[in-house]
Amino acid sequence: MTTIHDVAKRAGVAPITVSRVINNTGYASQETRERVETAITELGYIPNVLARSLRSKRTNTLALVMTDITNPFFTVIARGVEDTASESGYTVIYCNTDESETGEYKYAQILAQKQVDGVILVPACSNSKTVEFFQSNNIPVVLIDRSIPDVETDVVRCDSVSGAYQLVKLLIDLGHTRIAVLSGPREISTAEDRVTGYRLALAEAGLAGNELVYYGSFTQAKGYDLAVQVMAKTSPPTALFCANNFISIGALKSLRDSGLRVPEDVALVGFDDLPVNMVIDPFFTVAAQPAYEMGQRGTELLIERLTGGAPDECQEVILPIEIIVRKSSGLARF
Amino acid sequence: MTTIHDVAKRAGVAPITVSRVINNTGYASQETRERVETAITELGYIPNVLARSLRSKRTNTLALVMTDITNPFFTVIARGVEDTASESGYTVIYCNTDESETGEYKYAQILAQKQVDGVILVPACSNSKTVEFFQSNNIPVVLIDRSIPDVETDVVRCDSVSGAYQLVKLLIDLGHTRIAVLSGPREISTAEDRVTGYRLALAEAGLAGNELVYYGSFTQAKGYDLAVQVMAKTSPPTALFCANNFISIGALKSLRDSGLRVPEDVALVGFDDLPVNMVIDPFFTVAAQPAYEMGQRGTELLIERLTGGAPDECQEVILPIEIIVRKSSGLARF
DNA sequence: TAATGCTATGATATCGATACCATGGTATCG
DNA sequence: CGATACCATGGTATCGATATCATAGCATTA
Repeated sequence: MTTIHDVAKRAGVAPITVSRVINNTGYASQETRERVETAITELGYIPNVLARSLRSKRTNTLALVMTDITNPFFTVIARGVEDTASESGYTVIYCNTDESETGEYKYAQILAQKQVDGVILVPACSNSKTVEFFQSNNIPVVLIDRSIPDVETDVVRCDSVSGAYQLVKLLIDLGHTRIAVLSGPREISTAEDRVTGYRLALAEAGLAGNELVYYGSFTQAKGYDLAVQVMAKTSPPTALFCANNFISIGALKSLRDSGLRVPEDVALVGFDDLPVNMVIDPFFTVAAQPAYEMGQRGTELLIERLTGGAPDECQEVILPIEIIVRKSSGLARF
Repeated sequence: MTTIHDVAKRAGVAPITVSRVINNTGYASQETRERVETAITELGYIPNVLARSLRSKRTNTLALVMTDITNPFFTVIARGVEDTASESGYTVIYCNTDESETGEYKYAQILAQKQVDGVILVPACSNSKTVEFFQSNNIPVVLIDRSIPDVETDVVRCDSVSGAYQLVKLLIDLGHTRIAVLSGPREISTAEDRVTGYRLALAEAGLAGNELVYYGSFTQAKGYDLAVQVMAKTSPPTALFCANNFISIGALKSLRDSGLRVPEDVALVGFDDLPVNMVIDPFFTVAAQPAYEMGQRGTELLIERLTGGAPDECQEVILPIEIIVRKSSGLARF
């Protein structure tokens, strides 16, 4: 492998001068600059960023720790992160925790070892252990999508309470009075916030007595299960509110498998839209979160903090949710 | 930051001994081992893998260079790569080229600088520049999904010719005689192979004179365009074969927008299935490639090569394609 | 004209770990 | 009992770059 010394020798200068030319730091005459540059191309020299980072204490690497990149919501977030990071010269390491707390902590160790400059985290639990670990190792963290109680970090998320409220209000306005919510794990902020929004809407309509709250996980299988459970009740709901895209799909499949039509027999609304280029004819009435923008803003915030451009106190960015009404919510009853 | 020296001092041993304990190399008495380990936990010591890699010349990092992780086909490949890599202690850097040759080459530079141990590459073009760059820097490359002519590397892919042949034969058996193929960029192996398979099937059925071949790109927008073009012909085809999932979706939308029903008016088959948990009711008749397994096998091959377990000559792994018949191909005509 | 500042370059130490070589003790064996 | 092998540990050099400090020439300025 050719090193900075080889280049220096060939150009007849000291290694540090080559370093100056490469990084455009300090002074270098036009003539040396050219000599160094031709030496670099002649030798096909490629700087070793390990060595550089070891000395400079910066790796120009960020990590995105999320639950599962296979979920299109996170895939799109990942592109937002990647594009923004790459623009500023950072590369990104992706980690899938699969909603596992221990998996998350394991990755935290690896990322600290790799000396990543900062982390964008979709927490797998409400536990602050991972965040505290990063912070105790001086690695800035930006939370994205979900928040954690009692922790000082920047956060980029949507207003799940309001999104849920709007979706459920829409169902109520259509005449539904028995509405169930199929949510994610109890300790995840978004799962709880969406239930809170649901409760708000019911309470406002004087339907607080009709609450049907189911917690589970953000998977298709669980959505299927929960839908089976709730529809087995003696007086089943006429509408379901699903807390994410996978739950929606699972619930829909379950309803269809039971011979129920959506929206004629049961109306359905949910969180998270599917990307346009992946769906033939959009069917779900959803609260769509701006996933790409979430990744983008989160990364911007993180980079600002790394480059000292951020204010001391932590910021919480709340991006707007768009309610998109489609077929699955159906028409007014009565 | 605490270093191996701090640990050594606290444990009353030399740094190298700490290194031995951490890496489980060489000898260390039970007693020192314990002293070192308590020192490590007491200090919260985390090894700096930059320094380690600088010395040991191994980063335990792989790169997956693909076109766009937003395409579920690649998302799933990415999970296959990630899971397999992570099992063997490797982490993965993902890069999106967006089918751009220069983007690909730019990433190659960065990855070489980062001293990745190996690269899994979905080439953006038929040009071998990127592969040769990696090889000249002693970075092993495994091609995945697509191959490149005149290059010596391991390859993991599916038999696109056969998959395409089977799909088109299926259409012919249903009675179609005017079938168009909407493919990707001319220089991409999979785009060409799928056209080849299409031609084979037509020729076999004595329909060689009816060829309708369209090259474009693997995007929904292009699929839409090409479908518009081909259906505008004076005697338009009665069936379309789309060379990937996005083209299929674009074509379907275009047909619907023109008031054509699928499969009643036009039958449709395509490459690449969409993940089950993302689709409400699967509609497309497809040639499904085992994306997860492709990522997995590619990564295994690469790791074998890195650890010296691979034979000298390059391997080409061809995984089976599954033809899944659904509604979009319709019933027999006549 | 001496002081000051800027340009251009280099020497040396260092980042945090491991490779390599060396040392000494103890157990084993012919 | 001496040779050999293995166990346990340490010293030093080194990976490839940059931080820091130093040096020297020349132009500018009071």
